[in-house]
Amino acid sequence: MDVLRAIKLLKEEGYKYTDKRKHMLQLFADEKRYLSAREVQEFLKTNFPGLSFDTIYRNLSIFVDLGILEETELDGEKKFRYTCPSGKHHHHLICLKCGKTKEIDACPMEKVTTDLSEFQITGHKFEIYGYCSQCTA
Amino acid sequence: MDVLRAIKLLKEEGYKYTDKRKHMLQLFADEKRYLSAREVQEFLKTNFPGLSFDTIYRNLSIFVDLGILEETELDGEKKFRYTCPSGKHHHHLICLKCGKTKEIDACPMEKVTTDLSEFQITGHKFEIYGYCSQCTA
DNA sequence: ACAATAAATAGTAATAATTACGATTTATAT
DNA sequence: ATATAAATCGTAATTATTACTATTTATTGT
Repeated sequence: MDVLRAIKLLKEEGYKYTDKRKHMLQLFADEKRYLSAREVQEFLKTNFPGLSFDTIYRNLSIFVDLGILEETELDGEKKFRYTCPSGKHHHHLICLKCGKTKEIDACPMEKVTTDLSEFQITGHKFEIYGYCSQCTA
Repeated sequence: MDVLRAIKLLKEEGYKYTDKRKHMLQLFADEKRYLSAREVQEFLKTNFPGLSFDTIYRNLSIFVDLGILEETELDGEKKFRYTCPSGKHHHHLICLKCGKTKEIDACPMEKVTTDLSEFQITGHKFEIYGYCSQCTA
């Protein structure tokens, strides 16, 4: 996923291409790590001092729907990052301080031998947590 | 973990054995599934109409510290369940509606081949989500 | 059993993340 | 350039969680 493709997706789905959306997309493309709504506000407040959370959350939600962003929840907070370029299903090793990630190759679902048939499965989550070298230094 | 052992642990660590704690422990022992703070309040409100969230959360936190309860976070909400009797490290298949669980045998950490050395690992989470037979019927 | 004491609790307020809403502004198509 | 529907702002509402103070209560030693 790159910014040009994200813009294309937005327009194809009938969403307007606004300055705020442009900057949000660029921010995630630049940072390539999990960010909270508050962090988005902080990054963009020099350009958009009055940027409201309504706008931030609505756009984050649209970006997730379009597959532009991936979402997770860390410590009770929603976090978002640019979808990894590989495109295929994957999981993450995540720095709890800065949101930096590393892709984990295998998906544990393939190895599960437990009988899951009693449940109608809708999804799963596998994340490894820690602190990256910058954040422990 | 059974209620008697939980009570023993509480006393050993210098906590008082109160009626509210007794009922909370019994509730989790009976239900054997993930419950939210609000659900705890609802279950106990006939016996304790004025039971405050301060009390509920403080006790939940103590129980987690003592290993009596396990904690997770689903959809932005903290959920708690009685620690599984097996005692060893495990993961869960979880019903998103009622909190019922099934233990998953394998831990995916054993199979990870990705190099994790760039991070100082502190933990991981593996959960499978779905709806149990009662909740889909 | 009784009194002393330190912890637990109720009632309520504060905090924090997220969602919602009416009025206004703006991107886009014509 | 204009019409129009979507996007945004400013702010309020909502929800889960945590915090605070006065009061109550479980425990301990006598």
